[in-house]
Amino acid sequence: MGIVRKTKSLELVLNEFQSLTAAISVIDLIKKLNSKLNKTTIYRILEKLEDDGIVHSFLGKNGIKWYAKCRNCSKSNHSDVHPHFECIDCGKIDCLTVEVKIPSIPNREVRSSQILFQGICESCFR
Amino acid sequence: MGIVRKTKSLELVLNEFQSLTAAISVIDLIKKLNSKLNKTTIYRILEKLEDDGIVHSFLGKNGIKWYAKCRNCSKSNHSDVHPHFECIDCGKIDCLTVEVKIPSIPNREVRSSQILFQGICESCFR
DNA sequence: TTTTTTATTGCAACTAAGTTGCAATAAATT
DNA sequence: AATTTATTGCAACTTAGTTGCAATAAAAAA
Repeated sequence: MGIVRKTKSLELVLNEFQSLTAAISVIDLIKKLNSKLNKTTIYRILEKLEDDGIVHSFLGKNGIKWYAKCRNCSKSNHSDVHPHFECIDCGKIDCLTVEVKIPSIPNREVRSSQILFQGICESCFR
Repeated sequence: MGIVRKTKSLELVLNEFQSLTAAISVIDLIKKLNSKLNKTTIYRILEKLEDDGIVHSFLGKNGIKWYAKCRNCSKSNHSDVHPHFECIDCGKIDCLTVEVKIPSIPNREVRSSQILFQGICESCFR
């Protein structure tokens, strides 16, 4: 249903994303805001922010939920269908700007995709 | 650690895969074998079969675990890094044989990938 | 074949992520 | 300032998957 009221809680969550370049797992977000917000509240705010095209979500390799800022999305058009990169060393996940060409598959219609690469990130590379 | 003993339970699980062309979620497998096997046993057998390169696992869109037969894997070489296709209509997931070209990413080393497409499958297409 | 060894199984209890219902609170509107 | 109603916190729940342990059953040894 998207954001309706500007609350203190909303601001706290938005602040976290402000200071973030990579994605963050809900688990980590809950840990960070633990003293200030209830986890239920955090889940609900994230859902609304996603509805509004402000953040997008995806699953890390072990199936837990991650969120990252959207770049060019809106309520009507969630265009963030880029791949994500999970570092097997430090655990960080970030959004990739590279395009992955989706092959056309006979007799099937692809509507969306989840693409997650695992490997060694820039910081852990050297 | 892989399969060591040929047990009745193992046979039951293998039989399920025999009669399967698509992937199956652990949840469904547990439901099917419910009267004959404990869920813990099922999880443990699947883990061993994966170690041996007989099946491979991946996560469906909602983060639950799926398994499918391997085509050309062994203990040492799990080469099943193909994409999977999840039908948003009937829920079925199967393995795709198409190749997805993984783009090279500067300063990062891609070691593996999870690729899941969602859309309409052959059976639901018409 | 019987005995011994040890991998496997079932069970119950647990963990961890995420969800739900509801009363209390606090934005926004009148 | 009063009213409306979205939001919050809490506790309790759900669901997928895991763990420890005693009982069972393959396989190996005698």
